[in-house]
Amino acid sequence: MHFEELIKTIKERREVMQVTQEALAELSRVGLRTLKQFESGKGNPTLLTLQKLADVLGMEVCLKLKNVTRSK
Amino acid sequence: MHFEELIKTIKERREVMQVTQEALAELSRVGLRTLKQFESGKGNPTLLTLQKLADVLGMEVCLKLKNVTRSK
DNA sequence: CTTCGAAGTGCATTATACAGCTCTTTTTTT
DNA sequence: AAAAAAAGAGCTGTATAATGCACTTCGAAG
Repeated sequence: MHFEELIKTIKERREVMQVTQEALAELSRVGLRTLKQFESGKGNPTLLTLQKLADVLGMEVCLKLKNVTRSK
Repeated sequence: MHFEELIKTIKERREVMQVTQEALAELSRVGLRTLKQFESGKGNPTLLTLQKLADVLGMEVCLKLKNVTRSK
């Protein structure tokens, strides 16, 4: 998942859950400004910020192997 | 995956691939100091840094739903 | 014990993420 | 269309991530 996908995933998940940026910001204890920047594609969140958001959205950050089948 | 797990995953993957911190730092274009801090559990890497490292290690950062079955 | 490679740490600098406040723009609701 | 809500953006401190350099620590090999 590259950058844009991760952002999109967070944003879509938030919308599916019908939570506003403001509510998510409060619940995750991430500044509203930070969340706004993140969702609008600006900035480069820290892992901690990403985890705080993901957590509230019932998601988790993970690392998985690419090319399970073959390179390319 | 919480913080420590992510770190552990990166570190173990690097070791399995028999790459030194120095080599990984160069390949991923992440400062050696940054990688060292990260692997020794200090700091809070940005998504970009994490992605650069994961990429070289043939991994990718992703977000997945927790509790697919049920809460807890 | 000495040497060497890899990993970890202290210090300093630069860049930028985080955050709040205010205002504008966009979207939704009535 | 007007009002209200939500999202986006400018300005601005403060905190800290990213980085380089030099030194220390650790483990393996001689």
